[in-house]
Amino acid sequence: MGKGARTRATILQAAVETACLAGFEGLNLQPLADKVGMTKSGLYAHFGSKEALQVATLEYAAELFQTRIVAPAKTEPAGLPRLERVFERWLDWPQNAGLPGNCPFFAGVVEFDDGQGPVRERLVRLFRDFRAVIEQLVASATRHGHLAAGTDPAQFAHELLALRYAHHWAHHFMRDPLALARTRTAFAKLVGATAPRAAQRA
Amino acid sequence: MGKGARTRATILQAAVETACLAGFEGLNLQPLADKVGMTKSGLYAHFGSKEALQVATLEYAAELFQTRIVAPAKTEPAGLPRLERVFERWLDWPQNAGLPGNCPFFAGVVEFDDGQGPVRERLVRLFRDFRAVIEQLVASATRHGHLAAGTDPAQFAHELLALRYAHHWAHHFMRDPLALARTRTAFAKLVGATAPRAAQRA
DNA sequence: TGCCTTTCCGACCGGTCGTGCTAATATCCG
DNA sequence: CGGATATTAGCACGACCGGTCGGAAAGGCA
Repeated sequence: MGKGARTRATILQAAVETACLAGFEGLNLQPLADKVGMTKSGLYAHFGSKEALQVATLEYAAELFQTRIVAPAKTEPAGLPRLERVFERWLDWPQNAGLPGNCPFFAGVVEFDDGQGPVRERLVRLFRDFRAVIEQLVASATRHGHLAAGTDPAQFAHELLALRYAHHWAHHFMRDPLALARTRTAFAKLVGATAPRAAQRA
Repeated sequence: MGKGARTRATILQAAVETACLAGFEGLNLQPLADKVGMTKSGLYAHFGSKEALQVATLEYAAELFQTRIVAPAKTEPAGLPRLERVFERWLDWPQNAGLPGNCPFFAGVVEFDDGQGPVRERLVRLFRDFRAVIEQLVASATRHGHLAAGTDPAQFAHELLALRYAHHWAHHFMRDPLALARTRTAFAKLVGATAPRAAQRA
């Protein structure tokens, strides 16, 4: 790995930490350069525009999410256990990936819900991919008989994301100590409501 | 109403529209002054600080939400119908209040989830008050026999907010045409899961 | 070693930010 | 009408923003 790639990695690590704390609009060049011990222009040369820096940071955050949150769940048995593991790690994923602050993707949703541009498009695609992962896990859990046959993976994913959002609101914003308990209760309800008859009797 | 109060109202109307489009950090003085046909300093004199402007805008948005979203539901019969009406109007409330863009409170959640300050505190209190309204509606619906006895209002409110959040994500950010249908399906599931036995058999 | 390329710094640009003043103007009351 | 007061304009400040440029320094390869 050449020198350029090494400092670029250093920058992106600092950038994703900043994004967790201040969002993608908060990825200002000067403070970021100070954080990695560089000049603003030196940092800028690696990306060419702030937008490119945002996209690169987004990409790097997605890699972190994949390797630190989704991939580790593959040690769990296929089906519902794997889905549960992903959800649990997802709830406080920045922390599980060694990052400070909150989920940068949620910040991006608010920052880029209007208008358009490459950052928004990339973020939409990331969410789409992740939703597809969830839907596959749901379909797998259904095939394993952990969820009722006929469960709609898309609907399930929609409601799962709802729970993750509400958790962010209750835990990080409202700072409600009961947030985690409420979220887990809701998750159990969601799974239980779509559980097959046999599992409900158990 | 004196001249001052009149222009102040004009400013706040423009401010809440801006907040729907750009959040509370996006409440910049110069563009806002241009929008109402004033000078930046002339506008500034009404509030004394940007933070005070943000708080005032928040307060005004809360009034709008109360009068345009919550209050109209009181024409519905008490209990579940009233709750359903609030939820429906809540889903696209800026539009129902004649505002452009998206829910400014959700933008505020992301902008003020870290740190502290008067704006954040005010927003937390607004959410707490609204959650209390939801809980009262749930309790009322339970008393009317529309929801199962023993329904936890706090848990119900948590899950209802989850649905509202997911709707924002799917509808405004992902721009998924199926968003509204998924949200309504989830709402029906939420109500149905806590419906009393008699209603379930019907 | 010598040389070319990558990498980085430092100074600087035009703009915009929030925030203070002063001065002029409009409004309201007696 | 006149004078006190509330309101707004004009102007400037320091700080920060993203972005540009030339040249110095270091890396990498022959």
